[in-house]
Formats: sequence, structure tokens, C-alpha cells
Amino acid sequence: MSDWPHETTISAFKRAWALEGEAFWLTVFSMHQEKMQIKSPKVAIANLQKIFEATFKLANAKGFQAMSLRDLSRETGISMGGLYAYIGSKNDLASVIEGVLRNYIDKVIGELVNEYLDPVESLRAIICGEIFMIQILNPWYYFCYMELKGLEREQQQQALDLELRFDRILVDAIRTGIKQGKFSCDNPELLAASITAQLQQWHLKQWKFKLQEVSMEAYAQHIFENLLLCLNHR
Amino acid sequence: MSDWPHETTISAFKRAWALEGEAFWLTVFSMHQEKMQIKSPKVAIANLQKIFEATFKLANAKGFQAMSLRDLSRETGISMGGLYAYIGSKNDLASVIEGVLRNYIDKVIGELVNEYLDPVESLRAIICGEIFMIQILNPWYYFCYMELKGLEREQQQQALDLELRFDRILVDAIRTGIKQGKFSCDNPELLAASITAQLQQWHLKQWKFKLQEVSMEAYAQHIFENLLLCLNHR
DNA sequence: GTCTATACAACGATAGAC
DNA sequence: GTCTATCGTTGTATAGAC
Repeated sequence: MSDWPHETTISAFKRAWALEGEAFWLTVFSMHQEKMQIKSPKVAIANLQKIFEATFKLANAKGFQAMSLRDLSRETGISMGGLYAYIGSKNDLASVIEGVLRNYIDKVIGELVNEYLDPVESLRAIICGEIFMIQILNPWYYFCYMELKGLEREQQQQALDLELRFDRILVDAIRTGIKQGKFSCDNPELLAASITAQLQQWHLKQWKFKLQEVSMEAYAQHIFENLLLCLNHR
Repeated sequence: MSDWPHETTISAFKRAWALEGEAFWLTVFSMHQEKMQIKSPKVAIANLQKIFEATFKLANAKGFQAMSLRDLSRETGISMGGLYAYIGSKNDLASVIEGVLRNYIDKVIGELVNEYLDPVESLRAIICGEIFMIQILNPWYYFCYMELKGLEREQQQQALDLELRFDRILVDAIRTGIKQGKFSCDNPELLAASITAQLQQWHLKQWKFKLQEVSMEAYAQHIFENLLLCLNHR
């Protein structure tokens, strides 16, 4: 039995979650179609992708507030006036990015619940799944983490609630294992928070992992194995 | 034997590191005295403290880039023109904050090396010491973590180097324990990075710890105990 | 040392031609 | 759909009175 989902499983992730390619951007398009003036999906999606990716490049390098719309115009090749056919305002752009990512995460972690009954396999699936999500949507995660302060109170709270919900999924799996006599753990809440912290490192500390040549698979494996040690498994 | 340093030890930390009170701000003052036009230490320190604390309040709430000097003027009660007697420029203010904190951390972790010979006690001291530092200088740590992007390349690199040096101190203690037959661990580098990540949570996720009513002592203890489990201690 | 007044560059956003 | 031209605002920073 492999410690990491097979290649085919990774492909299945991508298909099931529509995390990349046309399907992904089509979803992004449909999610804030209402806020745009552009009717043609073909041209809208192409420019939307340009705008989002340029935003990640600029904002993740010098910060969203420090990035001007003139920077964004230069980077995308779309004029200042043209940008406003795609976004309502600068703040709206950040808000949409957070909304799209949260919507996706919400959908995916909703599927994770009750999918596996064995707590060990459940924890493995949560860790591998989340690391994989972060890997594919790296700039989205990093942007939302670093720019959360700039969003409105309500949206900030929704992001924090999502993190708490994720922690709770880990806690539930841990508690199930304890009831089945497979784990022992004094403080499941703190342990779950520590797992979440380690998962978030995968987008927060890319500089460190590239320096130490740590692969996604090795990192997920490391988190999982140390978690089992902390749970006194076997 | 207590699991956490005694009250007297905590007091000793404060005295030894001059982390708060007049002594601390006197050091801050002396560290960038050259960049100021104010001669009188008495008035300079009082206003310097006002400026730094107002910066933390504003920047940690809405981001340093989003904070204007007009905001800072209002918050401190010092006029726009007056501010420039204390700071060279807005960016200089952020740069000084990072410099002061890095200087302090550097000094403290320099003392941690070779202070304890027993690897278990060494790891405990590093974890407790760092959590304590973060507790006392919470807004400084948070500011430097979130606003690092806004600083110049060279200064960013120095901050990353400091984190790598901290990781290496943890790795050294782990390796010492392995050689002494006390620990077993496949990947000390990744384990050290995970400890650093958990320590940083203490300033990054205050909202979560307050919600779950986790004390500084309980959190340090939790990190330490799980580390020993990951190291197969005993 | 601290203030008021102001310079002037850069910002987000919009109007209207094409 | 996309552009250029421009609006009003706000930003950082400074000069000079007190």
C-alpha cells in the first residue's frame, strides 16, 4: 500500500475539483459574471485570467496595497479604463479573489467529511488533499493569507470561520480515533491547529522548501507521520 | 521539577533582555538616534514610543501600506511635520522596526547557543524563550512577518537568514540528542521548520488562541511535548 | 521642538471617442 | 470592447513661522 495517493488519484483530484485549465476559469468567470460588463465569455475569461495572474505576481511581490492599478494595467497590457470593465474597483478585485478561493475550499472540505470512515485514512486524505489544493492554487492561498486585513470585517470573519471549520474536521477525525482506541491525545484542538499551521507553511514558506529541496509529497508525508507519532498510533 | 521556568526565571528573562520598560525604549532610541533630529532623550523616547505603538495599532489593523502618515499623525497627536523629526520617511519607519526586532532576536538566540548541554533542556529553553519573546514583543513580530514584503530586498534576505539560523539551532539540538541516543528522527530540518511554524503561530493566530483560551504556558508546553513525541524520546 | 501651510506626484475612478 | 484623456482626491514630504 502506497503512502501517497497514486498519480491517477491526483488526476482525479484535478478533475473532481476542476482546479485548473478551462473548467476552473469558467467557474471563476461564472462566479462574478454579474460584476462585469463583458458579455462574451471567450474574451472575458482570457482577460480575467490575465488580470488575476498579474495581480498575484504584483501583490505577492510587493503587497496588494502597494500595487497600483497602473502597475496592473502595465502588467496585463489592458488599459486603465479597460480594467474597469472587469472589476468594480480595486478593493473588489481582492474581495473576489478571496471569495473564489473560499468557495472552492468550502466545496472541497465539504466532500472530505464522512468520506473515509477509518480515522487514520481520513487524516491522511485531509492532509494530502489540502497540501495538493495549496500546491495547485498556491498564489491564491498566499494572497488571501497576506491580504486578509485589507478586506471588510465580514469577509475577514468568514475566512477565519473557514479555518475554524477546517480545524474542527481534523479534531473530529482525531476524536473518532480516540474513541476507537487507536489514538491518545490530551488536546485535540491544539494538535489540529498545529496541523493547520504546518499545512499553511506550504504556501507561506515556499522559499524555505525550495532551498531545502522538499517535495510536496515528502512534506505531506512528514506532517502525516509526525501527526501519528503525536497521537501515539500503534 | 517544573515543566515551565519559574516566575523568577521569567523575571530574569525580562531583565536580561531588557524587553520592556524604560530600558527597552532607551535601546530603541540609541539604535536609530542618528536618524533623528531630536537631541533630548527624554522627549525623544516618549514620542518615539507613541509613534511605534500607533504604527503597530494602525498597521496591524489595516496594513502598513494602507496606513497613511495622516492616520499616524492623528493617532499619535503629533503633527505631520513633527513626525519627520523622528523618522526619515514612511518606509524608513518600517525598516527601523524590523531592524530593532532582528537585532534583539539575534542577541537573544546568540545567548541560547551552548548555554544548555542537555538537548532536551536545550530544546525546552529555546521553545519557552522564543514563545516568551513573542508574547512580550507581539506587535513587533506580527508587523515584521506581515510587512516584510514592503522592505528592501537586502533587508528581506536578512530576515529570512535569521529564520534559517533559528531553525539551525533547533536542528543542532536535535542532532546532539540523536548522537547521544536520546532521540530518533528521519528529517531534523523539516521537524525544526515545523517547530518554528508553531512558534510563529503564537503571534499569527492570537484570535484563535484567545477564542480557545490557550495560555502562553500551555501552548509552549504543548509544542515541547509533541516535539518529544516526534523525537521518540524515552 | 512643534506647528501650519503647502508643494506636487501618484492614486483610483470615470467620461466619451472609436 | 477597448482606448485616451482627464477628473478630483489623497498620498508623502518639506518650508518656514513660532
